[in-house]
Amino acid sequence: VGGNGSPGIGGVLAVQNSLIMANSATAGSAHPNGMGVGLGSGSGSGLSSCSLSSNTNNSGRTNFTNKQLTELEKEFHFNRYLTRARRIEIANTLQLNETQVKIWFQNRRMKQKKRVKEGLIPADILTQHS
Amino acid sequence: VMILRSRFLDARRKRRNFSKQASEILNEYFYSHLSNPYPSEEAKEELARKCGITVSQVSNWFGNKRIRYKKNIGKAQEEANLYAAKKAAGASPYSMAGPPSGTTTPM
DNA sequence: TACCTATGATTGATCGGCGC
DNA sequence: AGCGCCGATCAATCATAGGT
Repeated sequence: VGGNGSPGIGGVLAVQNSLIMANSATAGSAHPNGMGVGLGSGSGSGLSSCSLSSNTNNSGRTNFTNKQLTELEKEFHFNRYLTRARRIEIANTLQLNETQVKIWFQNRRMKQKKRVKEGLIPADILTQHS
Repeated sequence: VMILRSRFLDARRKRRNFSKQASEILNEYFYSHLSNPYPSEEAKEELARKCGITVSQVSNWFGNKRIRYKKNIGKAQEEANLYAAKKAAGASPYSMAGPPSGTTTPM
């Protein structure tokens, strides 16, 4: 994009990505509790777990698996905010970085807010009080 | 690809193109603010009213427009630029939230 | 009818700002 | 003095509408 050529947009619109992901894996610990995650969708259906670690796209965008999304969604309904401990636990369980889990929750909260604003709201989501 | 793309056949994306007039209004705003195509929340609300769509849809439209415009530049986009010249020059029924930079559009 | 393009929507991730 | 959150945006992709 041309260097200055596109004054307008170009200026502000240039973000580029840099991979920073990270490493916080820390894992380790075993976490008692098995949260487990029972997950209902069990159907595991095909996908299953890829043995590989993060399946990031060519552009750095991660493609979450159904299982990961289902778990995150379930956790979200339980609590819209995560504690550090819970975040670590989930990250390990789902094989995601803490940052990815954190970001997912942020995006999820924004998504819910948008829906509420638009008027379509399932109307419940416990722990939600005016 | 084999990988899931099943975002559940959600009822998502059952889109319908915006009316010709709505597109006209959005494009007018976009091209007449090319130097800073980022409408404020208030501007989005007004555009939404005039177009008969939601604020989110206005945001989606601008998001898509900016990216797609950028991906072209040098294409028929210049032609569309005629939008700004034409409308801006003549009466400007849809100008709002006056941007600081009024004159001169670089480019 | 099939193929292709235009376009609205979704979403993981980034950026700037704010509060603690 | 670094962290998480919010709000807006980006960038890629999905899925459909519209045109040939």
